[in-house]
Amino acid sequence: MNFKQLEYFAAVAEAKSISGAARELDVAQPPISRQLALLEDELGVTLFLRTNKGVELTEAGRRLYEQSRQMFQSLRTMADSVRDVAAGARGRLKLGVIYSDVQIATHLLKKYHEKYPQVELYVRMGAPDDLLDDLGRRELHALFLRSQSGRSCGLRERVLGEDPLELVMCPETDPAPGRDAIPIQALRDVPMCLLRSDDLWGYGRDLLEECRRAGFVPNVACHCYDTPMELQMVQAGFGVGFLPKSIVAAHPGSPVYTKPVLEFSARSYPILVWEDDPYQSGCVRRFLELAGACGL
Amino acid sequence: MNFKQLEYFAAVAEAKSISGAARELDVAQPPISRQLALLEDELGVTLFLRTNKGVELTEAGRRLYEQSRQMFQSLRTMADSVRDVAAGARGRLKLGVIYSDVQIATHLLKKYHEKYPQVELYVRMGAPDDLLDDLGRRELHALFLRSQSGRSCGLRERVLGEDPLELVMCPETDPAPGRDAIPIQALRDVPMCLLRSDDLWGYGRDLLEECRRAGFVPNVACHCYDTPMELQMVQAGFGVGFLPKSIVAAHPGSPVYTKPVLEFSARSYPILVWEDDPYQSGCVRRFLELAGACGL
DNA sequence: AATTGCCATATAAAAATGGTATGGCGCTTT
DNA sequence: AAAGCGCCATACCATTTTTATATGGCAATT
Repeated sequence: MNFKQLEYFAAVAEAKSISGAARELDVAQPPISRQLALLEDELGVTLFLRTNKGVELTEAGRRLYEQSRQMFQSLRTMADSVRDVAAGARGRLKLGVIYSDVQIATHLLKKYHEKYPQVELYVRMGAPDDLLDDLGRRELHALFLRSQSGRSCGLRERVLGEDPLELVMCPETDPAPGRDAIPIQALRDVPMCLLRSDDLWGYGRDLLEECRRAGFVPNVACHCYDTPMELQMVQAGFGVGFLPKSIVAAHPGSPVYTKPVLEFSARSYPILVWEDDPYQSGCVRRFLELAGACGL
Repeated sequence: MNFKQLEYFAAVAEAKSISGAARELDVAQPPISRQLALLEDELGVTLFLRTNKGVELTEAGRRLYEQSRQMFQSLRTMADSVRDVAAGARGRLKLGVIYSDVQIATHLLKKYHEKYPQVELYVRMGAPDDLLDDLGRRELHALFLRSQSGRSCGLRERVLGEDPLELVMCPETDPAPGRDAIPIQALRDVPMCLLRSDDLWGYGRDLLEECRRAGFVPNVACHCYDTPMELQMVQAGFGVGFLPKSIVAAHPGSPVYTKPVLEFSARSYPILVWEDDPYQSGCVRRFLELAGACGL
């Protein structure tokens, strides 16, 4: 059995006539006659009753006709969906996001999903190192991280924006109430909650350096493994934090707020990171394109 | 696109190698290479990444593979179901049954359904003339009737059994209590509920004739249009009826019972009636075969 | 450097498919 | 009643498609 036979068969069924189907398909009558006979032979079933003025489906033929219509339908669907996958309009996109990038990631994904609604999105939040491991294992296609990475060897990245790093505090722990910016000297002896700086991702490393340069040993009250925890500690009054301004700005109801450090401006850069693979799947390519178009 | 290309494609996907698939399918390698290229051209999509030690599905190729498996599955299903329809193991069987034949019909259908469980059964009860009309309109395939028909011109029939016609009564209307059979003379003046005898289907016609031969005019208290109604009238004490013994026997809890008429034995013959069509659908043929094997 | 295994291409043989001519059959028309 | 018409089936040749053989390029291994 092959498509041509089924196609001929369906045309004959619709025209209720072999010669009629031949006219419809723009081929001669005998080929259709023959293919029909071959199909009947292969199935071992009579599909049409030949009358003097055309043909008529048997019960079995009716069944084949119904099924073959579904067949053609799913054939078209199949071809279309394969093209969609290749074009990146369908498929699976798996992304990793660090807490600091939630805003920018969701914003970008919203635009992406509006443009490619058929792509299934998988998103996972986690620590940068864990996400990078998954990226290496090809379990994620791209990551929303912050620049400063020392690990992006063999990886491609794209800067998506910039974000000033500022001190985070609540009214009780404000080292300089009433002032819009905080002089570095005001941080002497102030307890700080910072991301652990023994790896490469902590935002506070340069701030600590700056404090030492200013002549005092900073007081790190708490080392946090992740940003959400740091925010919670700051909110609980443990001390001041040092985080991208946008994270705090995104929580308008929260009692915490930020102020810049006078004489010290640091920035963190949200970046998109991915493997440099020339055979990247379509939806990943489209996503990276969109990120490129939306990037800074 | 055609089946061969899909088949080759699936084999390559499974072997992760063109030459491997060629060995598997027992064809040379170049044809597969070429059909694959044709398929990719038609879809406008790269389905495999060619490496130095085989090939690897792309995302789009993976999609096509998944879909093509379903495709092959439904293809097999389709062919099988068409053969089933032709063999009579699948399809639709529409039957008409008169009340008197309910027992024999259900019994036969039970056996049929055990043998051909995939056939959808449609059964309808009605008056003989209505059923015959539907048979003529091809809305029913066969009917369970009783012989005596004058209308079966052009129809084929098969006797399925025989059934003595007996008087039906309840204790209050018994014309000869204490006796096993009732002499015809005992029916003089006894009110009777009979199927209307102005058409050809009434069971009582010959009984009325016999009464007249015995020298009295029978007292027909009620003319019934159908058997269930006649039974109800008899049960309500309107008079005695005259019906196939098996109908009453099938209602063991009922107060009505039957007795034969002495010196007059009439029988009715359950028959199966159908159109004489050489292109009868498979399930009808199988059903008639089974009826033939089970018939008297 | 040679060998091996892979895929792609070119070409000739084989197979399948399509077109033309023709015949049988039943119905309608003259 | 015979001729004409439209239908499907068959026979046969032409064309197209598909296959097999031979060969080349390429990368990895020996």
